[in-house]
Amino acid sequence: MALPGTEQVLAEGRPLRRDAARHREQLLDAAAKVFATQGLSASVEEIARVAGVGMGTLYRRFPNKEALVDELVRQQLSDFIEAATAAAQLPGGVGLEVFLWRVGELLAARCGCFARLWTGANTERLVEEARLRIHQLLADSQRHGRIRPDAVVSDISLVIWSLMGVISTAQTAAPQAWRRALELLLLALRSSEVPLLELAPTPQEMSEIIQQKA
Amino acid sequence: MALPGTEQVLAEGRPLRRDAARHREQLLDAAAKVFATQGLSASVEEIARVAGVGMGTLYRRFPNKEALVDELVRQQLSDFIEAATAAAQLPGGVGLEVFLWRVGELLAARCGCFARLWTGANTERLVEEARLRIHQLLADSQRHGRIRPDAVVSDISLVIWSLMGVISTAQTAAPQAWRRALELLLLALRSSEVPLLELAPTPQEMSEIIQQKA
DNA sequence: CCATAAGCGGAAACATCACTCCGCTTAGGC
DNA sequence: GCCTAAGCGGAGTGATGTTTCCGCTTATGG
Repeated sequence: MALPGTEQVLAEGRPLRRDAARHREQLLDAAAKVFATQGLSASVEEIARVAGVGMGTLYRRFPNKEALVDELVRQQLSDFIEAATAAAQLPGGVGLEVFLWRVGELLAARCGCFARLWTGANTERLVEEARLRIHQLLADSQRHGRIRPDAVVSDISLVIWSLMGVISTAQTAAPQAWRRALELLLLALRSSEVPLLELAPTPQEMSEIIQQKA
Repeated sequence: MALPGTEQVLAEGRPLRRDAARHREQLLDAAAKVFATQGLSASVEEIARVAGVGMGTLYRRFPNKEALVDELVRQQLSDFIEAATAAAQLPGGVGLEVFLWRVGELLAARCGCFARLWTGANTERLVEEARLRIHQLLADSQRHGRIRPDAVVSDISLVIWSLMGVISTAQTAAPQAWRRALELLLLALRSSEVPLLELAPTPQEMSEIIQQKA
């Protein structure tokens, strides 16, 4: 018999028992909710309680708290990529703008894991793919003259980080605030009469941001 | 004789002994540095170590960890007010813009306490005064035609929250990133050709944000 | 100088979590 | 239906961090 505890990933091999799979989803949902309201320092006991399962169940599905957070982060990054893919289908170069509005909604809906969004484990591939998709969206929108030609991919990161700042401060009391902030930021990204003087983060800096661990 | 422990605030009555006052400053400096690098969850022991004092000293000067954070928050809010006051002297309606550049620098220099900036204890007066000063700066800049007439005070809050988001994500790897973000945001606040459609946070929402406790 | 209250350090007490362990329960193949 | 591996709950354990306590030290007014 294999050592207990080594087979708990559902990735390789046999599927989870039906109830176990359901509990896994309940735990992820509960974690998203609890982290969103109490921050990442919320206790795992609270998460298990909200999910309606015991601690043993939580730790059978996820090796530790960090892995639970990482999974939420991967979900959110996947959502971003999906949104970017859908937006890329739109004509007229509006894809980037539509994408950013969707990103705002996704961030607002799952605002618990901001601190780990760029630095979770095993997210390098996802972040890289997101970057690539954003690059394409940006190029398309610039080709159509909707976004200023001197905007670069890391400017879009700045927009997303800005939204994170607004959402993490204001979300509970002013859930619409990020929309106004995004409207302002898009206005700036469109108007190309005034040249930008400050330097955007370089690719080197961006990769350092992604690699930095908590 | 008074109960021990009731007199430790320096507010009412006798001044602190010279060495005690110095230790208090050392503790605040150490706390700012440690929180900036390790976040608010850094241990009190680490702060005492960096300050070069024992735990007893820390707890004689501050009733608990939270009070230490609150004092740092009050310092930063005071810095904002001071910056606003200085900027208000400038001619030509440039005060608001100068103020925001200064706010960026202040935020970047003391980036440890963002989570508590608006919600620390006993900060209501300071936040209210800051709001008032910003209101005056905004009105002045609008009178001179430098800022779009439909901008409101809570838009400036949005700018500050956005900077906080950029700084807390990128500060270590890309310490200049917030400048580019501010440049974009100011661009949007200046260009008044396109009207803003989304609603800025209302005064009610703003006061809820300030009142929400961790 | 001396007296003394204020201040100090750091060990111990206490609280909070993350994580483990184990006896009991149950889904699901036969 | 029955068997059994997979799953479950939740008390227990250890690590980490905050706060208190107390015997020793020192600034400072007279």
